[in-house]
Amino acid sequence: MQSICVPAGLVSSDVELLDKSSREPHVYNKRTMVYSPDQPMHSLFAIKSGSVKCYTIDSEGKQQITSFHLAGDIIGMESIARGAAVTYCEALETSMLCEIKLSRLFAQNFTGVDKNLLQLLSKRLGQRNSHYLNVVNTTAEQRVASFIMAISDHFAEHGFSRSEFRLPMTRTDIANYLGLAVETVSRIFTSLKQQGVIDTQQSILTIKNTPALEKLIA
Amino acid sequence: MQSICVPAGLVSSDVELLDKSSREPHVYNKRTMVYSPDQPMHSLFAIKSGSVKCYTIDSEGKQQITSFHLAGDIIGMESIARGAAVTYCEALETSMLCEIKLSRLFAQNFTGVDKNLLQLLSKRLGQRNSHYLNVVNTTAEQRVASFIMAISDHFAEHGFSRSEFRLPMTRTDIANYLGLAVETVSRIFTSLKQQGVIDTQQSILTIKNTPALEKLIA
DNA sequence: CGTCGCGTTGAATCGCGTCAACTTCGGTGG
DNA sequence: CCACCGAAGTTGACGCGATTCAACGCGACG
Repeated sequence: MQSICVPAGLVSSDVELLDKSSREPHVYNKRTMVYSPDQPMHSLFAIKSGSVKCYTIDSEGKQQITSFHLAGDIIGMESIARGAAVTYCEALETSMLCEIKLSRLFAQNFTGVDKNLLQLLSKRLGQRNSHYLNVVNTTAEQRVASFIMAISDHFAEHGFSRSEFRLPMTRTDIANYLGLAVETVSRIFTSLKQQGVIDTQQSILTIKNTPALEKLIA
Repeated sequence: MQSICVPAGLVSSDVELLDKSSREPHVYNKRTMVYSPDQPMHSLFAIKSGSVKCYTIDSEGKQQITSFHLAGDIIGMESIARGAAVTYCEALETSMLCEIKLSRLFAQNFTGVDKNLLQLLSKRLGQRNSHYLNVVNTTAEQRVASFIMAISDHFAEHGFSRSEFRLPMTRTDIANYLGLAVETVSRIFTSLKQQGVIDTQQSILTIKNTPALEKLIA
């Protein structure tokens, strides 16, 4: 094991800089929490030894693990965008982690765009996690409902209608993306139509009952 | 629509900087490729209008979509780490995209650590995609095999044995992570043991036939 | 020695994929 | 402008893989 908090992925020339940014390693016993959702986070953590699991808890209290991390990994990157943790992260065994203060990592000459690029990457990482959560351990109906909501949210964020828009992709593409068969996606669209939750005219999709749609996801 | 290539997620104060980094928008017709795997990439792309799908092609020639992107999104971030594209990315409809040169985004005072942080985030993004690909549209056996290989690779990268190591997480955790039932994971471990591919003694796992394991994933 | 968490194994069920037939849509050329 | 053709979407019947439910073995620990 290396004596300083140098994670994989950083070359030796950066050791010094990073080392200045990191504190002394801290010991986490098995089943102790490194961080929890919504907790303000201005650090990353380098795993010097041991291992952790990161997970979310859904509305029914069920845990869903999003990632495992072993010695050498750096965790907490998806928190950069929010400034707060998005998952639980707990030690699987007795582990040593080094806190890496982001404030020290960010040089003072760090420009606005550079910071934003990091924000974007961090945000994207969070979205990827969400999409993963949407596909693992969910029914076909939940996946489709989640997908519709995600598209709806995107359009809303960009000033378009949240409830009526054109789906630019084919059913085949949607199915492929969600890990389902085309036939299943088609069946669910018709089922949602029959339930009065949505309506479709070719590629135009209308959300007719948003609460019902949200209820399907929860 | 906005007249310049400003994606969502960047505040107005950064518009100027980003604008300098981006070229004139370029039109991509439906079904035309924005970029392909292994193609050298030193740019991101901002979607000004339209939409794209990003996907990989597996060894059997089957497409697997990893993401959709609509107007306002920035694509190509997972390529930063490799310097080359990792997916195909094609227009779903007639779309306008702006190329954003990374060299212009990176200020000259961009420090080594800052760059490495981006590399890390980009790499993590790629890993998340891989994990997603491993879970979507794969059998339980493939997921478990992939998981074992991923852990094996990690230990190898960190100077430990590639073929014998301790799994720090429980079967329950593995199952949860892979979107399977514990019983299924257990059954697959015993099946792999009977096939002589692996061996287990409590949490110690030994890979006895690496080619066979790799074959399961392909 | 008893308990509890974890792992394994068996049997039954069910959700979703597969296969196949049919309809609708969009593009193209006569 | 309409006929045609292929791609995309829909619907039904059937089978399989993975989950669910249940029972049992095993090691860790008080």
